[in-house]
Amino acid sequence: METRELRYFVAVAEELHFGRAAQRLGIAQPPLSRAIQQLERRLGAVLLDRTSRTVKLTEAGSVLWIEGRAALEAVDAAERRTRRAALSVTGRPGLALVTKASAARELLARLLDAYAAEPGTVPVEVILCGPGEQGRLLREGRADVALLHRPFDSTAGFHTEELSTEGQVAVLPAGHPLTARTHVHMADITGLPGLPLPRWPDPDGTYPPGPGPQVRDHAQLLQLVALGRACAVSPESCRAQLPSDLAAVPVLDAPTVTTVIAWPPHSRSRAVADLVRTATRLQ
Amino acid sequence: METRELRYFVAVAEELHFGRAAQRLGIAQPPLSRAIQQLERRLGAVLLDRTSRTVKLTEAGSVLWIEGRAALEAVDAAERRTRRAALSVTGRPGLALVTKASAARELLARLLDAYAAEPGTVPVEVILCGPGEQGRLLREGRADVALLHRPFDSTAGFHTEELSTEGQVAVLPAGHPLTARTHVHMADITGLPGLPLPRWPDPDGTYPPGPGPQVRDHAQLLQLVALGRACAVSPESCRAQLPSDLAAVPVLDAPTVTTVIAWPPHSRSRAVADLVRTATRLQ
DNA sequence: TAAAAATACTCCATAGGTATTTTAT
DNA sequence: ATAAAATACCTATGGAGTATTTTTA
Repeated sequence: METRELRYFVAVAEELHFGRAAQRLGIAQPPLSRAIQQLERRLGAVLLDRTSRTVKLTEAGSVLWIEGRAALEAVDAAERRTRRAALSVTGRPGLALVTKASAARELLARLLDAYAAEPGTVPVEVILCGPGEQGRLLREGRADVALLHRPFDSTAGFHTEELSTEGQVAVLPAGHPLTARTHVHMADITGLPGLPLPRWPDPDGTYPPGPGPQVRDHAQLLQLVALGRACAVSPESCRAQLPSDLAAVPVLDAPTVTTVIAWPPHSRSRAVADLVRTATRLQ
Repeated sequence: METRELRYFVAVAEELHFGRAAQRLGIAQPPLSRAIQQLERRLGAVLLDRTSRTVKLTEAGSVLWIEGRAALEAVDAAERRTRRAALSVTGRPGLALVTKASAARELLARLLDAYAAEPGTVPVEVILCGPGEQGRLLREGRADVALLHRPFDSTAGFHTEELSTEGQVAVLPAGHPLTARTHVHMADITGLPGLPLPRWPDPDGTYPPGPGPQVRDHAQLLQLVALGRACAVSPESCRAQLPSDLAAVPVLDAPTVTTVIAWPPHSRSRAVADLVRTATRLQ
């Protein structure tokens, strides 16, 4: 199976329309029809049930859609990582680490210092992304290692090592009655009048229904809390970055957050191995 | 990047010789040289340092070798799973489960029964393999789920759920003095005169150096123990399958063995999800 | 000087385009 | 009646072969 055939099939599987898929691929419809027919012949499998009016996936087609997308991702990742590796010869970054923009700041600083102090290290490029995007960037080959936060981020098909665990705190506007408490429970903050918990996007980018405001990142979240429109539950390490108009109170029964370092399981890179070893020895 | 180009490059990366690689690929040497040149041009990266006498991988080339192999594996897996799915329409097995031939026998039986009793299930094909091969078969798309045993098997880039944990027992010839004991420690059985622990192959198929006999599977292992040539440490569930000329004694300080069910992280199959749910609810 | 990669050239398989037909709603 | 996939036919890119040259240990 050629990459081109897979790309063609995935386009049709997603559009369920040969004309639109062809347009998206930048080719004419007839060659696309022929390519799919040929793919079906070579696989010995009907992938699409089509009439002149409708196109839908067969069981086998669904399998090839899911599996093919993953395979194409792997091919693209290989290409990207190779391109990046080629730059490193000329002195450019040798390792890309991706992490959520507003998390693990102190841990990351210590990690980078400790790694740089090791012998035989390469420059580390730090990529900051929005919440929940680390896995995608790692899968796409845009990064070589990631810092993830369980249970928020999925550790999907990666190798991981635990780095630290921490409790969570409620983030509230300074002066809110609850800030006088030494600690609270989840029940104290769910359903506070006028201070709903915000909604984070699902992996597909849509928001679950509910009363809270929609947020995309930590800055938005803090902004909303400062404006008195929401309260939040965040890992306690965020306290170091809290502006003076916000206050934090430990939430005793909130799930603990574990920071893990993750990398693709087939990685054989010396640099990744060194960085992971340094990370696990930090504490 | 096309699959064909990747296969060509991987062949050269492994042979480090254009002529032999071309032979292995079933093409002539000149088109292979040209294909690699074109790949390098398109990637903007030198992949191989070559003189007329030697070929060796550059940094970028090593990256593309590792990543490209993984990508090709994903493409082949997609093809295999699609082919298998196509058969299922005509009533053939809908789900392939792979497990070590001589492990988790009782657990597997209960799992298959429980799953078959669920509504809306598909036939399950059970594939039995040698120790340590489950991961490869799962990655290659020859199976959809696997039973693995930590810490022996790597859970490499899979999603997993723990199913059970058990201690280990020393397997000895019946009548051996130690079989009179109610329990032993590792120190009691390492270095028994004439009864060394056998050596298992590494993932690459080679054996580590050492005094014990080489074994490839559980049957060989039991045979050697029965012959008085080795002793073994195995998960205690193996007791149910012990012939009468062998005896087992719990080893208190041997690492516990965890049986996990594993599946590819991108799997969206209803059947896999059902089977995993059934498995986690077994106990 | 000899083994091995690169180049020169030729050929043809096939990807892709345009025009048209078939089909199911 | 019409939207949409399939077919017919044509073109040309580029992948693969053979013969030869270049290179360096």
